[in-house]
Formats: sequence, C-alpha cells, structure tokens
Amino acid sequence: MDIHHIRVFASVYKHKSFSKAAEELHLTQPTVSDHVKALEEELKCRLFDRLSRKVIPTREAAVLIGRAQAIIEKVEGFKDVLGEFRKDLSGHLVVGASTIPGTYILPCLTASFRRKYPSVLFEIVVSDSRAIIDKVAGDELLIGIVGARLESRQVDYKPFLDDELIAVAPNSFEMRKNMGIRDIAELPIVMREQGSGTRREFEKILEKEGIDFQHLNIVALFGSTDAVKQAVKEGMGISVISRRAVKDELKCGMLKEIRIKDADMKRQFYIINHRKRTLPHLCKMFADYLLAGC
Amino acid sequence: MDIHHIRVFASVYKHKSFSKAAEELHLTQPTVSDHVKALEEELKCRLFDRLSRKVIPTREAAVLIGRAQAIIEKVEGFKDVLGEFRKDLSGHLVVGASTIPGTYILPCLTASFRRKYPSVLFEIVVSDSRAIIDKVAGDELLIGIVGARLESRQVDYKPFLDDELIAVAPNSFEMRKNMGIRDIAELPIVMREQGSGTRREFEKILEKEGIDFQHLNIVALFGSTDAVKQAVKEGMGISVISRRAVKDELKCGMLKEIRIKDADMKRQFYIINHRKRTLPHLCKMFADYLLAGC
DNA sequence: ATTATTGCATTAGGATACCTTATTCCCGCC
DNA sequence: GGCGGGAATAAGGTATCCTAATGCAATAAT
Repeated sequence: MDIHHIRVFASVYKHKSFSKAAEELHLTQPTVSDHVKALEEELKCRLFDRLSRKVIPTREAAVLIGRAQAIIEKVEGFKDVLGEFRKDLSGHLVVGASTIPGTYILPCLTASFRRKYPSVLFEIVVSDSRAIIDKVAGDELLIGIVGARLESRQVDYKPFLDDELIAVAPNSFEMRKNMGIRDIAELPIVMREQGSGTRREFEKILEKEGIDFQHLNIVALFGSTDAVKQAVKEGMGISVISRRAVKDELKCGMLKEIRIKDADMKRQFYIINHRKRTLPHLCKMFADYLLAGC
Repeated sequence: MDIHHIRVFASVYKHKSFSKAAEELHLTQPTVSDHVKALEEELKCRLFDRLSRKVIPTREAAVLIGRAQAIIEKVEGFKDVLGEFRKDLSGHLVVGASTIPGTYILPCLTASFRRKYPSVLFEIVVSDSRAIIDKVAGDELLIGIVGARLESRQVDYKPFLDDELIAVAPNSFEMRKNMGIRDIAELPIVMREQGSGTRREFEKILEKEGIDFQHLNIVALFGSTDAVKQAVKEGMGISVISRRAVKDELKCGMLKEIRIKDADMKRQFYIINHRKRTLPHLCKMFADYLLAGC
C-alpha cells in the first residue's frame, strides 16, 4: 500500500480515464493500469469498471476517494509544516554566558535581536566559563558564550568577538612609566575564582611570559566581576580584567588603566554548542545573527 | 516522499533508536538509517541527533511527528473504510423484474431478505422481460430477474429458479383426455404482449413442435398476467401461463389446468446484470442470496 | 589502558518494484 | 468489415529497497 498507488487512484477517479491520469502524473498509461490493478488486488475489490469508452468508478471507489484525497493532502502538507515552523521566530531562548559576555555583551545584543523578533523571550544563564561549557557539554544548555576555550570533545567553539584584558588600579595608584607584565606580577592582585575565563586567559598570558601563577601576590578571590571592581576601587590591589567590564569606570575616572608595554592581552569570546546536537531553529537563528556581526 | 519513509521516521521517533525501529518494522538497521537519511535530505533538515548511545529527535522532528502519525493512521485506515462500508447492509436496492418474478416470486424473497437485513429499502421495477433486459443493458438498472434469455452482449444471465408453463382453461371448460400441444393450438387463446417472457417461451415450445405461432387462434393480448387470468376466467379462451401465477386459482377451483402429454413446458428464470459493471455491495449480496437458494 | 559492547553509518550485492516502449486486444463507430 | 480510441499485456532497463558484512565512535567493564 503505497502513497503512489493512492495518488494514481485519485487521479484516475478525477479524470475517469487512465490515460488522462497518466498525463497528469507524468507517467505512461500502462503504469497507471498497473498501479490501479495493484491497489485492486490489495483491497480485493474492483475500483473501476473499464467500459469501452469510459471508466466508471465502483461504489467502493466512491467510498475510498475521500480518504484518498485526505491522505494526499496530508502528505503534500508534510513539508510545509516545517516551513510554517521556521517562519515562526518566537519562543523561549535560553543562552548560557560567562560573566563578561553575560553582563557586558549580551544585554545589548539580545535587545537588538528582540527589536527584530519581538516575540522572543530571552533567558540568560550567567555563570563562569567552566560551568557554562560543562552545561553545554552535558546537554543542559544548547548554546553558550564564553571567554575561554577549555578542552571538551563534546563542544564546538566558534570565535565570536575580540576582547582585551587590561590591568586596572585604584584611582589613587601611582603609575610608573613603561610598566611591563613582570611589574604587574609584583603588585597585590584581586582575582576571579578558578573557573573564570578572564582568570584563565590571564594565566595563559603569564605562562607565555614564563611567570608562575603561584608566585603572584594574590590578596583576594571573588565570585563576580563587580566584586572585583569594588575591591580594586577600595584599594585592595590591582586586577586584570576585561576592558569591556570597566569601560564606564575608566571613563568617569573611578579606575585607571595600567598600560603594559610588553604583553599581548587580546583574547576571544566564543559561541559554543554541543558538537553533536542540532540547534533548534530559533537558537540557530540567534547564533547566526551573532556570528554575522548582528 | 514515500509512506515508507514516514513510517520509519515515526518508529525511530517512538523508540529513540534506529535498531528498535528496524525490529518493529521488520527491517534491518541500515535500511532504517537510509530512510531517515532520505527524509532528512528531502526536507533539508536534520531529524535526529545521533549521539553515541542515544538518539535525540530535533525540534523539527518534534514538529513533524504529529503530522506523520496522522498520515500513518489514515493510510492504515484506508483498507478499513471498505470493511465498514461492507458491513453496512442498508440502503436503497432497485431490482428490475419481469411480470412473473416481480409479482409471484420477489415479494416473498424480498420479505425474507429484509427479515435478515431490516434496513434495506426495496424498489421493484416490474415490466416485461424485454424492457428489463434493455434497462440492464443500458445501465438504467443494475440487476434484474427475467423469464427469458434474449440476445444482448451487455448482459450476463445466471440461471435462477425453475418454472413451468401450463395451459389453463376456465372452470367450465370440458377437458378431453390426453390432450397434446397441437390440440391446444386449435383452441381460442388469450396471451401477453410481445415482450413477455412467458409468451416468448411459449413461442419457443411451439417452434420446437413445428407449430407456427401465426396460425394460433389468438383472441386477445393483454399487458398484464392478471388481465389474462381474468379473461380466461370470463371464458374468452384458454391461456398458457406460469404455474406460479395461477397457483391460488387452481387451488380454489377458479381455473383448471389442461394437462398436456407431449410437450416439455419447463423454463428458467434468470438473474441478470451488466456484463461489465461491478455490482454495488448491497446489490451483490442480494444476488448471492438469491443464487444460494436464499 | 586495553578490551568488550552498543549503536549508527557505509558498502556491495541481489531481489524487487517501477516505469517505459511496443504491441495486442476490445469495443463502438462508421 | 475496417478504423480508431482506450485499456491490457509483454518485455526490458533502471532505480529502489533490502540483506549481510564491515567500519567507526563512544561507553562500560576488566
């Protein structure tokens, strides 16, 4: 019982002719004969009386034609269901983000996306990079934006925006000229916790310069970027932090940047997703929107 | 886009497994893989994420599954529609019949059929054999019961009941012993019209005996059997008529039978239908009921 | 770590169903 | 009786579908 047979049956019924049906379906007349015959054998009942000049459907055919048309319609519509679904850009979109992207990047980007697609409801889950990566690897989150690239074979990283780490000090700090990375390492430092992408990038920079992280003069660890900023403002020490996080403070003079002459402090943000999972349409649209530069 | 593909898709969705689906559908796992792949290519979207140990439907699959199940259900039901239809033995059943069957046979048989299937509405069209045969040949009637076999390549005859023509005379008639067919031919005769099966059978009998119908002493022609009977009772002459038509009159002595020693006056009734048309189910059931001896 | 186990993908082969062309058959119509 | 329209039949090629065997990746077990 194939959809083909049903299609042929319906066409013959419509035209009351095998050859007309063949024409409509771009088949030959013998093929149509064959399919009708196959259906008749399967149903164990004659569907058409083939008179010399005309073809007359039997009562059974008349009973079946409605059902046949319904089936054809449904099958035709099968593809279209997807089209409808794709057009409908609304729904609940959960995005994981590490601290910097979640706090200083996504609020702006989600706002602009929502201006384009107003019926989208965003939920931004903010945590540190390690936690977001784990959640994506573990299928708890479908998409995430993080500031570090940690080993995980489950996760696919796509470079997103550039960022730069800078060293910041309290406004009272007396800046020397031409400070290098090794000078920084001598100062008292306030840092984020272990899983932080910012911290990890800083560790990598130190490593490249041959400086052991253990030997830093770390005076406090905080679970949030804001806490770090507050601590620096209070004069606990300096910190190394995303330029994006302290843009406002630098502008109004609450913090000052320590320019470092010898280290490349650039870093990347990444859009991440599970390597094997297909993103739902809305999710994919958002990712593409971000990657295309919004 | 084949029904097969959809069936496989639905099964994989149900079991979240290609191999379980293969088992359910009595296919092999590669076949299932192939079909899913074909569907995915046709729809240009991934339907399942194949993780190592589990298969997870994508959002698109979730959207399609409802439609898929609806299609499958409809296709499964396609055959059953016929079953339902066949069970329903009710409706309007038009049967053509020549005079004798229509008057003396069908009333009894339709009554017994209706005791079995009470929701059938009979309509018996009575005319002479020629007219009924023409209507069946011309698709005006689907089924008929007649007392003569006339040439028509459109019509299929199935022998039904036996009948016997007998000669009847008014009660006042003075019977001689050992009357033969040639004696009958001498008497004044009352007859049915040209198209009558009874008349035609009588002509055939005469012909076999070498008697020319033109030489009969015909005194009246009537359009109905009852009229003939009345005429005989009134003493207009004798007649040759179906035994079934005069059963009651013979019993209560209103007519008397003239026994004829030398002629075989047996004849057949036939159930007829168009050679090329398929009978609707109710019609076929009734024909089978009659042919099976009720 | 190494080795099973599970589960999907891939490949090659053979059977089957499908479609086509050519031809025949049937019936109604000149 | 010959003609013509329309379906059935026959024969052949091809695409499809299925099986069996193998590959490959991710767990789970030793």
